[in-house]
Amino acid sequence: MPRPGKNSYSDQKPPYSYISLTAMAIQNSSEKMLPLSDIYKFIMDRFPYYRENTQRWQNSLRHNLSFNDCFIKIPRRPDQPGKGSFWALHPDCGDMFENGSFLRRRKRFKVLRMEHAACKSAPILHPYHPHAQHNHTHHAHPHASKLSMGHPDYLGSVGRLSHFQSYALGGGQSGGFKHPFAIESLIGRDYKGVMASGLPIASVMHHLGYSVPSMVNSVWPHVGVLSESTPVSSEYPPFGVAVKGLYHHTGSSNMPAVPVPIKPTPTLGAVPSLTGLAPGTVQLCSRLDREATDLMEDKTGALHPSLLQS
DNA sequence: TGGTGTTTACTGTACT
DNA sequence: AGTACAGTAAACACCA
Repeated sequence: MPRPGKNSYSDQKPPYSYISLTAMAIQNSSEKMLPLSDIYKFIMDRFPYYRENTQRWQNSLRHNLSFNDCFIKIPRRPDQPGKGSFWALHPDCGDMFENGSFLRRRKRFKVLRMEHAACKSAPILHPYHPHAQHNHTHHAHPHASKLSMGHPDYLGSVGRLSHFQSYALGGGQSGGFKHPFAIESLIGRDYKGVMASGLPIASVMHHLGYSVPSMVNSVWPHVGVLSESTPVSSEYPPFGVAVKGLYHHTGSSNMPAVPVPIKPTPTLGAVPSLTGLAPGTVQLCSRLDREATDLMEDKTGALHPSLLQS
């Protein structure tokens, strides 16, 4: 992939996919979520290329938001009138980018949605699931990846957006973010501190109108606090991706992979509870926080100076 | 009515 | 060559 000159993004297409661009925009926001219009605005502000043909790329971007499970829709609070919902990054989407390339992901991030009745034999419990409190078993379905949302086999059998949805990971992303080329490598770097405070997921919770006690880490004690011993490389591949281990879990390594998509369902609504915060939720939001700063600081020399405007 | 969101279909490209 | 992903177009529904 050609590396554009440092000042070459003015009018040519940036070397980022729509997914990357959208993730940047979301992560650059203080609340880690943005309405569609603000995502448009972020992209147009920073990449002049996208100030033209808006119909085309905005349609593509909307397609990506809906199609890719790495983006989750967060409904507006009643006191925040406006068009459309907020969009945020899925807690466990941090593993999808190919090494050094933000034009192409390593793999598509998918969230498994299983019909409640169809997964009784191997329940994957969604924290908002009405029956979740009755069953504390969190087993990934052996065929979880095959049953991931959008997979023809799955669509053919149970359909999409059922009223009782459970979630599990497809793509073997359980347990956190082990890859240095994660999406947060694009937009975040040092997550310590932020993680300890439980932000910014707390801001999301606050946005939704819930009180956010400072107990996120006590609820999820295994949620990683960036280890001091985490190896950090000083090498950077093209496009400003820091080659380094981001962190590892300090607690149990066999925690269940139960992401917490906030994608609402018609019956369950989109009401997350604090206990519904999966480890990845805190991890991702926290880790993404600082990397946005990294991005804007252009420490790698790969980003256009216009990115510094934020 | 326009913006938003979902879905399907298709093409091009990169990877295995 | 087959597969997966990205990009684009388009149709349609919903809603402020």
